[in-house]
Parts: sequence; structure tokens; C-alpha cells
Amino acid sequence: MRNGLSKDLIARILGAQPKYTLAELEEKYPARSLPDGAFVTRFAPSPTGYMHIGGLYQALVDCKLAQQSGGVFMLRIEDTDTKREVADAVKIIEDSMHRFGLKYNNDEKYGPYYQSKRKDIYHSVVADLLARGLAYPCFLTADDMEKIRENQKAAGFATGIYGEFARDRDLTEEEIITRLDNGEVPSIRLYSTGNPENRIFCKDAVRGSIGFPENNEDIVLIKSNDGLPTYHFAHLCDDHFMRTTHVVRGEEWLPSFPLHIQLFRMMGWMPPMYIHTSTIDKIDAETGKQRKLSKRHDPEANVAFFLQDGWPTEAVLEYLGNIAASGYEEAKSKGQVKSIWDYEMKPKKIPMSGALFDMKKLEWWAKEFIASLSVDELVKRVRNWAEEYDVQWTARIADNPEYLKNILAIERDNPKRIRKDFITWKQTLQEVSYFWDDLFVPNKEYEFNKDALAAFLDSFDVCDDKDSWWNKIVSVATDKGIKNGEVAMNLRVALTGRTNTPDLYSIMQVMGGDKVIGRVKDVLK
RNA sequence: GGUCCCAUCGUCUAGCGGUUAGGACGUCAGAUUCUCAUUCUGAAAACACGGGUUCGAUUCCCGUUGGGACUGCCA
Repeated sequence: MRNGLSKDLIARILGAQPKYTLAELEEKYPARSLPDGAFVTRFAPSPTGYMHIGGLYQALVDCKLAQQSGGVFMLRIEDTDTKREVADAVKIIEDSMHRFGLKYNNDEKYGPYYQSKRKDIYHSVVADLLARGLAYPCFLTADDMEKIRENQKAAGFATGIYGEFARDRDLTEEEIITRLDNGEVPSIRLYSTGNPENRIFCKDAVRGSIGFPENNEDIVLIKSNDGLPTYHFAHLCDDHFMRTTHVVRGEEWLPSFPLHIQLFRMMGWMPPMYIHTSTIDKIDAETGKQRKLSKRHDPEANVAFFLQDGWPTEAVLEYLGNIAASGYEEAKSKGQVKSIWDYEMKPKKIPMSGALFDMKKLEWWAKEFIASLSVDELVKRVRNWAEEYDVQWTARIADNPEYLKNILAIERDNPKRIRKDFITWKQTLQEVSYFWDDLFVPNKEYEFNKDALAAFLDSFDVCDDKDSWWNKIVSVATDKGIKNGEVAMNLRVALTGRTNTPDLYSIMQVMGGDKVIGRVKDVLK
């Protein structure tokens, strides 16, 4: 600790008198009146251009924990890094939240929810630290720090601004004024009182108490270039004054956990409960090693990928939710709950080891989900997707909406035996594309038994019921001395170009007599 | 290098000192079916290793190994 700075000097450093006293802030953002045990959570992404699947996972946990406890879930935009900010990023985040049904409730009373708009709060808090000698203006330039870092590395020391390397931590007021007069703009650093010889214990809801050496780095609280806070300081102020009870964040924050706890202690504030979630990983194709899903290498790291390809958002949420609350799967299969929102998520049970993203399992959730839809609902979802991502399909569907409905209704009448070959809305359309002449691809490889096909065509009547239809196939087979299945397969390939399809009779009914006759004739030519 | 986190079938996990180590996805086999999908039945498949503690360790402790994160005026 050092001598506190005078009021006037603090105002000069900050560019203005602090707007609030700590007491005023406490009053402005009072404790929330919520039922006992209610969680106040927040998803706090920085607007850097896209929504990461890991972010969605965290947001789901946040939302779920708040929702099931009768608490509040907030969305806070951490836009303190002006350099990395991307134009539409906030829109993308909000849109993703909306599409996945993650409803947040940003009560104005505790806002604003953009960190860039909360400067007054950060400055007021840092003014208090400055006055108490727990923070100081630091005039180290980027070059200075680079040199320090190099020297530290060469000497085998830990890098960072601490102890003797914290050049400006004991500047007198006069020295500070001289530098200010010089036109130098300081950042504001923590005057760390931590000693790495001591251990500090930090409590994580899943991992329990974690011991660290105390933090002794004079980390930056307020940046010199824009007067905005760093993450560490912003989260301290925000989660305190937003009255957050549970901070759900990635495990990459674990190393700075002691710093955060020390910060809370310095302020005399009660820290929230922390839940550090594990990463969502994949095996790197080149190195064969497990690593976090990354935006650059993995399309599936980006939530937009799932939207574009038409994955049911519910399925993605169930997959992710089951990672956080692994009993969900079983409870659902036993019919105890209908959706992830009905299943209680226990903070302590959120897994702490990194989970490999399992596309196959996601596919399973998606198949199950789509199979649970009514035909009308399925058609609606598919159309909605097409309208957003595929104009050609939109046109085709609009041309004859009933046709798509009939196609998708195939083998869906028996609830116990619904086909489960649809995974995404996009793939659903591809799966049934042969129903449209412009998409139908005749099979050139298959060696047709033209005799049999011709014989079938002779007897074909689209009005036949399923039994007489099948009887005709059987009689063709008998006449030609081949198996029933072979006749059916010839017909299947002639009509669809594929060797695997749903029920042939249904397909023919939906296609209609003209198309059936046309396609068989094309083969016979 | 330093600090911290993690370690059960291929994958996600249940387990919280005594279990035939359970489930799900995936895989394989069989049955049903005009093919596929579905449905049903079944199978293979795991406690990283080495020390302790204990009558007894998958479970507790230590170490090793392996994986991960952090080490920025980025979050």
C-alpha cells in the first residue's frame, strides 16, 4: 500500500471528478429482492464477431440456473476492447440468444449493459482505490513493458509488472503531476499487496476450494488509451453492482481467480459464487491432440454454422444441456421430463473436464427431435429454414406446398415407427430431392431389368391399394423368375435413382401416376 | 520454465470405501421389412501407472505420466 492520492489529483488523472461515491453506487444498485436461493447470472460475451458454441453452452447454463431458481439472467456486452470489436457482433449475439430461446432480462435499474457505457462506475470505484493508495497511475509505455518482459524472460523471472518492476508504483504526487504536465497519459494499475509466498484459497462451485499463490502483479485496472477498464476490473464492478450471485465463465479464467478474489476483498465486497466451465474440444486432425474448438479451424465452433445448416436449435440445446446436466438424457427417455428446461441442473454436477464435441451424438438428438415433430410442424420448420437460407427451395416449396407436406408425411403415421433419417432441415430437403424433376438424378450405374420394369408398367395403376400393388410386383417376379425384392429394387432405382428409400408404395402415391410412368419409361428408352 | 485445472468403455458420463463398475451415442451380430430408416433382442468395450492409508480401494492421500488452461493496457 502507498499513500493515497489527493482528490484533485485523482480528478486530473481521471479527467473529471468521480461521478459517484461508493455509498451512492450501493444505493443506486441495491440488493435485489428475489426469493431465497435465486440465482442472478449473466452471459458476458465480448462482441468480436461471432457466437462460439462454448459461449452458447455457458449462456445455456446461466439461463437455466437463473430460470429454475426464479432468478435473473442478464446479457452484458463486454465491449472494452475497442480494437477487436466487430460491427454486427452484438446483433449476432442477441439473435443467437433469441433463436435458441435463451431469454435474458436486462432490468434497466441495473444497467447499462454495455461496459463501454459504464465508465462512470469504473472511474468512481477506481477513484476510491486511488484515494486509498491501492491503485496508482502508471506511465509505463508499451515499449517500456516490452523491454521489461524481455529482461524478465532472459533472467528467468516471471513476466509482468510486479515488485521492483513496477517502476511507477511509488511515484510522489509531484512526480505524477510533472508527468501529467508532460502530456503523458497513465494507465491505472492495482497496487498489489499480494505476496506469492502466501496461499489464497478460492472457492469454485464445482471444483471446491482451490489454492493459489497470492497475486502480486500490478495489473492494469483502467487502460490509458481509452479510459476503459480491463476485464478483471470491469467484472469486479459489474458483478458487484449488478448483484450477480453466480459467475459462469470458462476455465481459462481460473489462473486469474486469486486476483479477482483479492480485488473483492480489497473492496470489502462479497464475491459471487464462481462456476468455471470446461471447454468444448475436438481432436485436432493434424496433431491428433485434444484442443478447444476454434473459430479459425472448426466451422462447428461457430453457432451460425448450426443455423445455416438447419440444425434444430432445440437439439443443439439438448445436446449441450446434457453435457452440463448429464442425467437429463435418462430422465427424458423415461418420460420424466419433456425438455432440458424441465430438468434440474445442479451447479455442482457440471463437469469439469473438457468434453469432445460429438457430432454423432448431436445427430442422434436431432433425429429424435425431428421425429417428435408433427408433419405440419416439420414442414413449417423446413420452410422457415429455406426462406432464410435457400431461395430455390423456397420457390419449389411455394410452387406446391402440399407436395412437400405429403412427401414429409411418408412413414410418419405410426408414432412408434417414425423414420429417423432427418437430421437437419437442409439435409431433409436433400434427402427427398428426387421428388422434384429438376433435382432428380437418374441412376446410370444400376443394371436395370428392363423386362421386369416393362411388365410392371403394363400392369401399373396408380389407384391400386397397397396390397394389389404388391401382388402385381409379386406376379411380375414370378413371371420373370426373379425375386420380389428385385422387382421392387428396379422400380425404386428407376423412380428415385437411389437404392435406399422409404416405403416404395408411399413414394409412388405421393409422386403420382404420371411421374411414375414417365420415370420408368425413361429407363426403358 | 512457472502457476492452476483435469484423468471411468472409441465418445459423453453414473459412481461419492465393499457394485456382476450402470446408462447414452457410436460399433458389431440377430430378428422384423421390398431396400434403407425405424422397432425389438443381444454382444464387444473402461476405472492411465506406481506408491501409500485401510480388513478392503475406481472412490481418500502422495508421486509419475498424459491432456488442458493461463503466463497481454484481449476477453
